[in-house]
Amino acid sequence: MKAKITEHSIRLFEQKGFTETSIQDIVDSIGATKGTFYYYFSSKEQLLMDIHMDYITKLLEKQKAILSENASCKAKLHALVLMLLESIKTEKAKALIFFREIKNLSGEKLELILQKREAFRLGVEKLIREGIEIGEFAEHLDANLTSFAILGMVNWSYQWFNPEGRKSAAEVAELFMDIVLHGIEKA
Amino acid sequence: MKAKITEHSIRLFEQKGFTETSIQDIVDSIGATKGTFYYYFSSKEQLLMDIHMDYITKLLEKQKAILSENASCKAKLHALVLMLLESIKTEKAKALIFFREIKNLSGEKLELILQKREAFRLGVEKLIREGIEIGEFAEHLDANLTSFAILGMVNWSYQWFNPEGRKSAAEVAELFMDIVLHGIEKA
Amino acid sequence: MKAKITEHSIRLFEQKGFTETSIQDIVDSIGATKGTFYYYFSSKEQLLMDIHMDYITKLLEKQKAILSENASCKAKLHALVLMLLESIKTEKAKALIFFREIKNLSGEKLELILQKREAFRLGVEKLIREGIEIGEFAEHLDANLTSFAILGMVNWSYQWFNPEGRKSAAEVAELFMDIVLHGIEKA
Amino acid sequence: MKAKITEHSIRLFEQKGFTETSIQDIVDSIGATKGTFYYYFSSKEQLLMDIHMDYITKLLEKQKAILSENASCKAKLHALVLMLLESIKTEKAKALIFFREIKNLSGEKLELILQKREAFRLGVEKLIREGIEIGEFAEHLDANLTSFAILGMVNWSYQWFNPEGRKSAAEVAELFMDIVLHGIEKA
DNA sequence: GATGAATGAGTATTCATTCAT
DNA sequence: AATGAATGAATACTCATTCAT
Repeated sequence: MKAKITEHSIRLFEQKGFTETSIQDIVDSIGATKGTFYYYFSSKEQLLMDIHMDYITKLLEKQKAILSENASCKAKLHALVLMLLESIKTEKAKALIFFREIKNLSGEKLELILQKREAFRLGVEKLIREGIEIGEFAEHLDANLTSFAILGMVNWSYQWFNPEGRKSAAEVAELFMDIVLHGIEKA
Repeated sequence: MKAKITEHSIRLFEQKGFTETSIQDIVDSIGATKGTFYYYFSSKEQLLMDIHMDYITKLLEKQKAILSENASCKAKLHALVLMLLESIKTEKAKALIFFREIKNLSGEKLELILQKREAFRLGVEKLIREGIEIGEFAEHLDANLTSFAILGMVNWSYQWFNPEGRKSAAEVAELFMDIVLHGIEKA
Repeated sequence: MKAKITEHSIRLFEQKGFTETSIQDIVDSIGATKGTFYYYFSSKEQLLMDIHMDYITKLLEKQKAILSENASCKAKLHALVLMLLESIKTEKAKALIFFREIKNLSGEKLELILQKREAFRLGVEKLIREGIEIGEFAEHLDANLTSFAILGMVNWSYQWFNPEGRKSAAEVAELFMDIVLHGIEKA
Repeated sequence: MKAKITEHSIRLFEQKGFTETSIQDIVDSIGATKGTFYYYFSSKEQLLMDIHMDYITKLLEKQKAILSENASCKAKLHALVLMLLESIKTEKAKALIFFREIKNLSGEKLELILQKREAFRLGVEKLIREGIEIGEFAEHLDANLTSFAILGMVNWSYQWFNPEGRKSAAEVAELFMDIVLHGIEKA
């Protein structure tokens, strides 16, 4: 039941937005009552928190797996970008909620999610720093800023990337990595 | 008075979010009454629309000026990136509202803003296409996707870029352009 | 200008109802401003009062003229019924407002209109009483109740009578008078 | 609780009118809160609809019972008139709301009530037509118009009929039927 | 585990009216 | 004679949350 509520919430939040979706909407969509909702969740914000937590936790796990592989920094970065685009593809609704509805978290909950988000970014930053140190990436780069640049490029795609469209996630990742690695200027 | 309402609204929307800011909050902040608000704006959404319209219109004007300059595509792209970062710097609140609160527009209003957003992106795409044609940018590039990549990188910065921080807008633009033009891979 | 406001108000009150029509609606319809309205009318209720007053005053004048004719009671009653139906025909909007929007008057204004309405009814009652006395109408009739019966029959027609429809005002008056004078039972 | 809200609403609508009665007035009168109101009714209009529906449904049932009696058309017509006057007597407030506040219904709701009202009138029209066919009523009558005449006479009485007054419902019915059947002209 | 009734604080919006100019 | 800015009180309606059963 808890899982059912979560699933339906995600769909509704994606379509109408968090604030615009009432608890009544949620329970109506699964034929339950509000009482039931509050049996499983202490508040509406808690439900949103759960969704965020679930998403970022999985992302961090996948990141950890990728970073601990025995591969070049370049290859790891490519894997990360692809993983993020795949996430947007397979969990479009969750990704959208993760980026769009974070402002509806507050206090400790918000703090916790922001920490995990930052941890993810630091993972990228660390990868870039390593790449610079071992001579894979250019030495003049600002690792911090570069992580923001790459994550911006990738994260923004939740706004326009259509998994059913002209390009697959793998193709977009390929093209993004080409730009990130070699730039757009004619050699 | 209309300008005063708009200014205060922007500050409040930035801090608390559009939905979370009530008309009462707005008029309280300037010592007016709700009646006064509705004398100047037909609805809360109309106020948000005005803010969006103002922001995107100015952006389009600046883009137009840049694109009609007599300069290389590279220089124009740099100018565009810098202009966007400057916008985020000088009009941080408006930029944030522009990216974060668009979902609170609906119907024709939304349509109109989306059109203008797309027009801006098409300006970037066209510039890249031109650069490819005249041999400034690599010929294998997908102009469409590249425009999304660059705009993602830049737009995302409203989420983290702090104009009072370690790096100025010009410096960030410089670093972004370095990545965009040459990539991060060690030559 | 005063007449113009009144005319347009009548049309709007007829279509949307008194409460549902705002002063803004009224002044918009003639391209004036609210200030102008209050230059000519002390309140919205006063405007409604004027409309009522105008309507009932004309009705009373016409009634007076009919009652002072040199004719049989039967003929006078017929003339009265016809006059009322003609009023509904030529001044449909005013008639409708007169019957439907009276509840929006209050205090002295209401009192005054109710007095005039009652004066009109008493005119009918008096006519019936005379008719009974001089032997034109059945002696067992209750003049008071009969006046209510006849006025009900006629006044109610503002709810269904369509001057452009199958029957003209004169024809309806004819048929009503037939029922009123002879009843519907087969002789 | 739903019944309680309905009862109190009827009393308030009767006294102050539908538009002039706020939800706050209603819930204050029974010591409940607005939330409670909206737990039972989806809107203020829905409450009005319920009241209308209840009234007209009962009227139609009673009409059906009367029309299916084994009696003369004359007797049935008398029974109908009496029934309506009794309704106005015992459910004065509902009757008043039914006639006065119908304009506050709109869309499908209005349509439905108007249909039922028309069904009631058609019942009367049919009765008159039958009476004409079997020779109880004068053959030259227009059944349609006659139904409007009789219903006007009776319905209008909600405006003046006082059940505690000089005449009882039965007496008024008697006098109305005398006029309707035999007319007022001296034989 | 689940329900249904109740709450109360909050929200956008409307509008008749006033008044200085 | 007319305007336009401002008001403030009122209104229908929403919704997350509580709690006894």
